[in-house]
Formats: sequence, structure tokens, C-alpha cells
Amino acid sequence: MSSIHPLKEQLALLVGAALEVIAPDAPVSLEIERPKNPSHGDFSSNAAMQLARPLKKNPRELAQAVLLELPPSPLVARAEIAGAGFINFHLAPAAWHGIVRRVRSERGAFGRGDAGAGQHVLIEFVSANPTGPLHVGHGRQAALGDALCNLYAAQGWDVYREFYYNDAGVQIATLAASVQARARGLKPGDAGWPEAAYNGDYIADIAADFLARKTVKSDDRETTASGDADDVESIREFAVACLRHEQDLDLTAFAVRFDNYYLESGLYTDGRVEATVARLAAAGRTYEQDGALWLRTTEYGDDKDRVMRKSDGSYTYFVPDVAYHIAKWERGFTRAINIQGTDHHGTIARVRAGLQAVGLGIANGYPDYLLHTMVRVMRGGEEVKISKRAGSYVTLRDLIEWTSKDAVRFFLLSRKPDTEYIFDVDLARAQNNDNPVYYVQYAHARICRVFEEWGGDAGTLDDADLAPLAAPHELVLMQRIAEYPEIIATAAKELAPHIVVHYLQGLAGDFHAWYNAEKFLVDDAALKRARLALADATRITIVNGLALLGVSAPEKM
RNA sequence: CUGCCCGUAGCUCAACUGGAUAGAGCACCAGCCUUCUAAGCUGGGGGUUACAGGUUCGAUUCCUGUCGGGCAGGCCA
Repeated sequence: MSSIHPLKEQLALLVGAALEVIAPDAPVSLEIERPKNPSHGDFSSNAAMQLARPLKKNPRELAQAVLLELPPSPLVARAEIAGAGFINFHLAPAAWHGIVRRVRSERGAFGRGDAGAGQHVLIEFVSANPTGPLHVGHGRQAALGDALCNLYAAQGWDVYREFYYNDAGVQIATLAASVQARARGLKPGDAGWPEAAYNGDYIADIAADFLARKTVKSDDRETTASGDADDVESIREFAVACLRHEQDLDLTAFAVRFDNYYLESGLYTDGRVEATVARLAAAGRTYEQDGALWLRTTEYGDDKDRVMRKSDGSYTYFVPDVAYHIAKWERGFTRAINIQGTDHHGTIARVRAGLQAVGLGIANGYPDYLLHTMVRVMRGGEEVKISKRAGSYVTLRDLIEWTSKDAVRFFLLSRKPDTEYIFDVDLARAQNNDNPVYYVQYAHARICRVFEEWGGDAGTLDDADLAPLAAPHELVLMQRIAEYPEIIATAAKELAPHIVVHYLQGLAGDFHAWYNAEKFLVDDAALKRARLALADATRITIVNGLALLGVSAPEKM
């Protein structure tokens, strides 16, 4: 098993060569690891421990045999046996210099991989219904989705970003009824106000615009209000257009873009919903009961069968969901990732069951899901619950206006998606090292400042002799930079952008520590050039990492 | 009641998917200091990884049970 870590890969080759001699046929996964404890060296191999059982030999003796057969390498200063049978490698300082040269030559491409070359992935996220402004939960989803798209693109995948919206269901009818009630001058609580209604002030704004016969642009088309409060169809169209327009503004403020907005209504008009029902029926997976049409999802792991067509003849949301995912598959996306709140986790089994039941050869476990929990907002030591704009919740736009796009993205990506997150507005606004975004961005700005002070051209450092880079802080920093490609690959594979955030905090921390310990612009020209080269490599890595998160890297702060 | 997710320093979170002495940041304590731009820097204390078993050379990680929290369980989405 080779690694994308440049040095792990080379060490694995060395150990592999030794194993060829000792035990050519033994099954060993050549995992080279980074010990937590520095005294255990820079890297270690547990190959001898893996071999102990099949060969029925003492792991330490096996380790000794591996050491004897290990080909000599200039990278390795010392290799020794420790613990139960670990082989620990202590590298020569020069082993790390290659990474600086590599980063500086690859620049923006440093950290990219080709694991997904030639493959297509559709990532669906946000997918908010057009019934209100985007809230902070959508913000988390937008940040996660965009970062994941960037991560996959960096691994060579052809990424398609899609936003699905339900413009055909009960909620839209509720929206239209709410706007209509407002257009007739009613308020929440009045006699005649619909029982199921959206009560936010934004509904009143839409009603006012509707009566004023305004025109709104969204999804590449214009919608003009009829102004007739009895015209529910016009109200529905206009309200959806207004909210889609508002959501577009939210997404623009957050610098998130989509390749496509997929309308649920389209699944009805192009016959996909009917076709899906027909396919499921033809596959013999449906039955009639109590006037409704059911699907035997229990045959595919669901805990109860699900209604497809209600007794009133309309479909449950689950049918267009299945139809939509069949469409994804048929559009050529053999990989699909859906980002949703954990409150939707119940739909996963259903959709997957439906996709298996149609018998179209869709991969088992299609699509993948990334679920995230809710976000709460703290400001001035108190939880913020009310927003004037939304009437009931903190909107994404509020959060961006209170802080910044960079802070919101960085913060929302900083935790594992499945843990609840409390967004601290005051911390996000802080201009000091307590603020993680500031801390990382400032590392970048500091490097830029050093280069400005130096006044030279970074390009002239290409032939710098890196031998002077041997101070402890410099070794730590080079080790950190060498991990970057692996971090990116893991973050993509595990659907875990927070790994990148934590990495960048660590990288910035290593840099600040170095900056505090050593001066870069020293009189010794060779040392100065070597340090500037490392600083430049650090700068490139920070820029690349922040770009994946959709966070800017200012040169001055 | 059932299913899924979670439980790690006082707080917020990590831990390279089974590795060695579980790590950071706040907060706390003690020193230092005004720099290539920072009310900054360096060091230190702090843990039965919720609890009890199991699997093996080795468990925060995998399995079982208990306790605690979140989310679901509709012919709503």
C-alpha cells in the first residue's frame, strides 16, 4: 500500500524491499505511520508485528531481520527497533527539504490528486424549499457542500453542484395561502388566518410586492405579479420567485454557486414520477391497501413499507425523491453525495430502498449522505433566537453581516458535521489570535509582510540551498507541510472538511511559533534565502488550503 | 417503546480509521517581553476516553449491555 505522503511512500519501498528478502509471500499491509511521540522517530512501521503471527516468530526478532535487509538510503539517519516490535525511522534533516522544493514548484497544484480522474460526482446541497430565507443550518450545509465540491475537484473528480427544490408540494401551497392571507390584510392570529401558515414578516413584504405588481428575477426568468389576491396560481409563482431570488442573494453573499437548480415540478411535467411508479409496479414491489399504493421498502432494509400514492391520488414526497435519484444515476453520475440535516436521516433508507427496487442496476448504497446537525448562535453571551428579517430564526445573511463570509465559512466547517455547533459571533468578529480564522489568515499576511520587507522576487529562491533549514521549528513546519496532500485526500474520502480546518490551524500555529523563534531577514544570505523559501512554501500551502474552504487569504490585515 | 448519531482535560474540540506516554485552543498558574505589524511570547498543572464486560500482542477506535444527550419513527418534507 503506497501513500501519497512523499516520505512515507519512499520508506514503504525500503521496508518492502527488505520484506521481499525475509518473507516474500507474507501478507503485510505496508502502513508507514507517524508516531505521536517524537522520541519514536519521524516514521514507524509495524510490519514485523503483523508478520509475527503468520510466521510464528518473535516480532522483535523479525524487526531485527528487516533492519538487516533494509536498503541504505540518504533519507534515513537512523532506524531502530522499539517497543513490541516497531521499526522507527529517524530521518536526516535533508529528507524534508524536498517538500519545500515540491510545494514551490507545484504552487496552486500542490495537494491536488488524481484519485477521481475521469469520474463524475453530483453533489447536492442546500436544497432549501422556497418558503423562507436561508437559515444558519443552510449555511452549514452550503459551507460543507462547497468545501466538499472543492475537495473532490482537487482529487480530480468532475464535480457537478446541484440545488434541488420542492416547488410542487404541500409546503408551497402553504406558502401561497400565507401570502394570499397577507395580501388580504390579515395577520397571524387574525380570524381567517390559515392554520398552517408561515408567519414571518417576509411574507408580508412579498404580499405587498405582489399587490404592487412587481417583477422579480430568479432562475433565469422573470415573474410579474398579477396583483389579484384571488389568483392563487400567480401568488404561488410570484412568492416562489421572490424567495428563490432572496436565496440567490444569500448564496451570492456566501460565494456559493451551483451548476444547476433542479425543480421538483419538472419531475412531474416530464413524466419521471409516473415512470418511476410504473417501474416499481412492473418490478412487482408494490401493492394496494386502504386505497393507497405501497412500496415494499422493507424488502430492502427499511423498517416499514411506505406509501407512494395517497388515497387522494397524489404522491408522497418520497416518489419524486426516488425519481430524482434515478435521474441522477441516468444522467451519468455513478457517484452522488447528498448533504442534509440529520433530521432527514429517516429518508435515507427509503430512497435507497426505492432505488434498489426499480431494478435498474443502481449501485447498492447509492447515494452517499453527509448529515449535519443544527447550529445555534451565541452573541454577547446569550443565544440569539429572534431575527427581524426572518421572524423566527437567525438567517445566513444575518450571520454574514454580523461577521464576514470568511468567518462564517471557517467556523461552520470547523467541527465534525455530526456534532452540534454553537456559533460564537463575538469570537468570529475578534481581531486577535483567539479567533481561529484570524489566526490562520494572519499567518499568511505575516509571510506576505516579510516578503514585502525583503523586497526581492520569490522566483529567485528556486535555486536556494535549503541545507540551513535544520532548526527544530523548521523541521516541524516542513513535516506539517508534507502531510498536506494526505490531509486533503482523507478529507475528501471521509467527507470531512473539518480535517482541513484543523490542519490549517496547526500549520498556522507551527508557522507563528517559528516566526516568534527565528528572524527570517538575517544577514547570513544563505540562511535568509532558505528561510524565505520555507516561508513561501508555507504561504502556498495556506492559500491552497483556505481556497478549498472558500476562505480568502488576505495579504494585509 | 423502536431505529440512527453522539458521550474524550473545567469549557470548545482533535486523535492519520486497531498502535507506543490520548493531543490542541480557551480558562487557570508562573516567568519573559515590546519584534520582519499586533494587549504579544515561553513554560507548567490538569484524564479511570460516561460506566461494565468482551475480542487480541495492543482498544478512545471493533462487539454486547447499562446510563445520559440529540434526531427521527405521517397517506408532512
